[in-house]
Amino acid sequence: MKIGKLSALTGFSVQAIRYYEKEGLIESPSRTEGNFRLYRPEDIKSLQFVKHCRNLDMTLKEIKQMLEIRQFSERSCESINTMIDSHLIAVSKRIDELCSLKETLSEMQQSCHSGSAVEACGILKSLETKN
Amino acid sequence: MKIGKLSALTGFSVQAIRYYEKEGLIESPSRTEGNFRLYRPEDIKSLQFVKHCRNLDMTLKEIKQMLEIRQFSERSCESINTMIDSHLIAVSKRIDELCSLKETLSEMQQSCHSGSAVEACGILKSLETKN
DNA sequence: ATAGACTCTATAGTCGCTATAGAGTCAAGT
DNA sequence: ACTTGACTCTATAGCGACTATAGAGTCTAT
Repeated sequence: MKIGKLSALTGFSVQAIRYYEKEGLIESPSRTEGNFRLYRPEDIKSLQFVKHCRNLDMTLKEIKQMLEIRQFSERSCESINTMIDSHLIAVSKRIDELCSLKETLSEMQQSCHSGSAVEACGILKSLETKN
Repeated sequence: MKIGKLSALTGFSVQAIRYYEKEGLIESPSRTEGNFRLYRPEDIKSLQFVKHCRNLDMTLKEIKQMLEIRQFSERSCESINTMIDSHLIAVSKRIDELCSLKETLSEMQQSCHSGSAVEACGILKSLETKN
């Protein structure tokens, strides 16, 4: 199949697929006589692996590492475990940050009674001073 | 004062301050004979406003809008309210996303018993199939 | 023969900066 | 007067994960 179909089947844009190839996340496929990329059905699975990792907010670098580890099936998967662990920590940290952000925004929202002039706007006031 | 001092006082890097100037978030300051940027004490406040907004994860575009709205003090602050509202919604949405992510990652973590071979790794298995 | 749907490569843009190169400015010390 | 070192200047490239565009070529259907 050509890249357009693979794109439709995986949900990645055509350019994204080419980008993954360039970055070494997926193999360079064979080409037709006219130089079009020609994919095999297995390539759908490769991209789905990438998709699942992206859904977990992993960077392309992390994904590439995972793929490399997967190659050496005799090795222990401890390194994968470690990666997931640190990823989990990062996600948790980001959640905490966003939660306190949310709180601040909510408070600000309550300090502004829509319709008042900018001069009296509680939101602007709170942005001008330390919070 | 020169840019280095402003940087130290506000916590922004020198390059970041120059970048904000280029993007129109802060005014272009006057210059010394030797072409060095010369800031007034008020400029600290301008940057602190920007800092508070950045702490709320606002984009530079949003901040610029806020600053423009603030100029016209006779206008209602309804537009600011709207901005904060939609920002709050975006933050909440991101929190939800990250929370379900966290859950998935935790589950994956439990499916992998460190020490096992890659072939049997529960994490890799779950990444290969739909989850 | 041609239209249009697709593909190719290469390049620029996004955001919010950081890092670097290469040059100039300025104050203090010798 | 001269040098050192700390600072500043502009301009440019890089990050990450793509998207968008230009300009050219390929393939299929009519």
